[in-house]
Amino acid sequence: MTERRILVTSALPYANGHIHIGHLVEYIQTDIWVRFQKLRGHRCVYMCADDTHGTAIMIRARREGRTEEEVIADMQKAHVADFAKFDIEFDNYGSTNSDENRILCEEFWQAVNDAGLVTEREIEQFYDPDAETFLADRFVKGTCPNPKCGATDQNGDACEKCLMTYSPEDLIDPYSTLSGGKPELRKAPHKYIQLEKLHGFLDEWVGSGEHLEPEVANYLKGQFLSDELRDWDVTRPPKYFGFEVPGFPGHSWYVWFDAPIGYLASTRQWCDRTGEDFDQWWKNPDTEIHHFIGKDITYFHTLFWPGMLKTAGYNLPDRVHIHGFLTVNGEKMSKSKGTFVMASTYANHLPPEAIRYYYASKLGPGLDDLDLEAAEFVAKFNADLVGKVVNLASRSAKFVSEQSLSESYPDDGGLFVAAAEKGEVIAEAYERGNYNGAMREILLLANAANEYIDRMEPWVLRKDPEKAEEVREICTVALNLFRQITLYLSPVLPQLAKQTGELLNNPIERWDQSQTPLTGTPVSKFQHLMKRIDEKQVQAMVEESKEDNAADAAPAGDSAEAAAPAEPDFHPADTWKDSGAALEAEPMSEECTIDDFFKVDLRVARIIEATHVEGADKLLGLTLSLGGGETRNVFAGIKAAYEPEKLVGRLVICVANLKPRKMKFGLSEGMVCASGPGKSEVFLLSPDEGAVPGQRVH
RNA sequence: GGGGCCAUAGCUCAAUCGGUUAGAGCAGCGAACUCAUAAUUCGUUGGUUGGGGGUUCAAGUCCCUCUGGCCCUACCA
Repeated sequence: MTERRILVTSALPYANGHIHIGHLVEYIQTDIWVRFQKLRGHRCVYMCADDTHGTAIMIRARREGRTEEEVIADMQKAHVADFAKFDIEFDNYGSTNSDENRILCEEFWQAVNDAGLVTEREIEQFYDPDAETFLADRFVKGTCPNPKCGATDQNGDACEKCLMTYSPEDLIDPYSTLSGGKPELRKAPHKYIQLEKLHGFLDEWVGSGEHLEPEVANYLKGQFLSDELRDWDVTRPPKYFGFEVPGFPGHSWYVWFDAPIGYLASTRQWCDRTGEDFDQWWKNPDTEIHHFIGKDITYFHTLFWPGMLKTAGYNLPDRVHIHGFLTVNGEKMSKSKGTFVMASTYANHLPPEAIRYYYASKLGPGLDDLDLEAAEFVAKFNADLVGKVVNLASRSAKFVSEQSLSESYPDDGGLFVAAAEKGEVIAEAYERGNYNGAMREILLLANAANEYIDRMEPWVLRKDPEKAEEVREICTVALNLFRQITLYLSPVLPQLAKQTGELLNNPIERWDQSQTPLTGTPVSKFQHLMKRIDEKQVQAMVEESKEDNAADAAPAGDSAEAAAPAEPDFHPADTWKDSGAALEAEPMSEECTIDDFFKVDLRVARIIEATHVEGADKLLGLTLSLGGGETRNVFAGIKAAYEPEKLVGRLVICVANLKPRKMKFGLSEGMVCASGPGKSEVFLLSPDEGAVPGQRVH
């Protein structure tokens, strides 16, 4: 195998927020790939950095009364600490707000200017005089200009109510979300990169079939390359937290200009620290560049970024690995449901191995979204890793504990050799990002190993002192198969690999160790390698996330405001602003399917008789007609709220197929639908004019 | 409005270039075992591959169409 030189990056996390479990999909995915390449003996480095520039950071710093530098320094510390908790190991973790990055930005800028790609235009945009900054569309809100709509608090680009699109300048009574003040229109010059001039190159790069999954290439061809590429606005007028553009005083590069250059800047930092040659990594065609990103930033990494690299004379990405989003229980992560889980919150409750393995077992090469489901998460970890893999050591190591493995590898019926041969299939799956396939293959090996132990029954042989050597041989096989499996899993589970190395007194360092059995080494005293997890831990994590998010929801930085109860967030069209008390008193049930709903047969019914029930405090006896002579006798707990005589003749909604229930006063054959907390506060449902008894409610 | 992707067992996913009877795991059911963290092993139930049409000797796979879902865009990129 020839040694490859590979430089890998993950997208740079933004310095305005903490790492959450959605981010982790990407960093874990990348870390696994990097560990895999290193294990294979390739020269591979993993570069990342914090993305620090932009309006959001500037505003936050002001709000907190600190400098931007203080804000981003704190956040970087937090990010680095979070990643470490999950065994995500960077070769260098830098910052886009570094000298290295500024120098490289200037170099790229020179290159795009020299190539004649830069043009300048003046544009008119809203400006917030209080915040002293221009406002991107998302920082302007106002009243929808559609005369038929007029919804308030709409975003600068489109109305959520009537779906009309417009420019921020069209809004009636616009206001800045930064200061709340009224913005004014101002003109400012912007520099643009004419990407269209690189159209031919990009067609070729995207179309080559080597750098992108076909579905991504199709998307780019359909969405962008089929048309003229628009100029890219890469500078921002003051004030903006970023690097000043040479020859353009006061103006900064847009955050998306300097962010990807941060990949190089981080590499530069690493080279300066380690004495590596920067050009060997970024200007050597033999070096492979691999970017891992989420599908939301595809555009930047597949059109703009290759264009920049090409123009500046650097290596182009060999592959852009694009993943989907994380959903939790099939939905977007939700703060109110507690499924928006910060990495640090996760780490308070659950082991990093669990989420590393879970993501690995779900990730494929494509950009499908990945769903995290509590029960499946717990089951996979316990069943696959504890039950199948770790169990191999657990059921064999103690028989040879503090002895050593056999001096020569015994006959195992070809198991070790078969698993060694599987190594290439597994490696190929890792290489392609098909971790899900790799995990499946590895688990099959664990299955075979468990079968072997079952078949050999060392616990039976052990009772016969004369068969001690045989037991030792069986355990030598079992532990070798176990070691082989943990080696294959080691990119995903570095801790387990390390523990296995300690158990067998031979560290796992190279992939090819999977090809040769280990013999003669001492076996350490066995100790638990992994602890089972419980769904309760997941629930506790969700609860803590709810609390975190409730705390976050209060305005930060001002303790007086923070103490006040949070304002409910009403829909713009909601002029009634009803209290949330009822919903809070009786929270929403879990989701049901349409089939679940159809089990309940709701019908319009007419009350044809209503009587007091002798001896009942709360009940009225109702006779309901479904029409055509079909009737139901129903006892309803509505006596405190309704007088029987006033009910006769009116239409209600009843559950017509409810299993009849025997009561003290007779048989109740259904129920009538009503809302309210009870007692006198009961409100019967009735259909609108025109409904007739017997109609089903859909 | 324009564009991309997806739909396979109750759930999560496989199925090479179009090629035998569409396979695993989990869950379910039935056994065995008792070394192991209530772990393991064996057997078994479960499918009109979202609907319809077409191409082909052959379609989960290719083409058309409908339905449902996700995402990107909508004259910012």
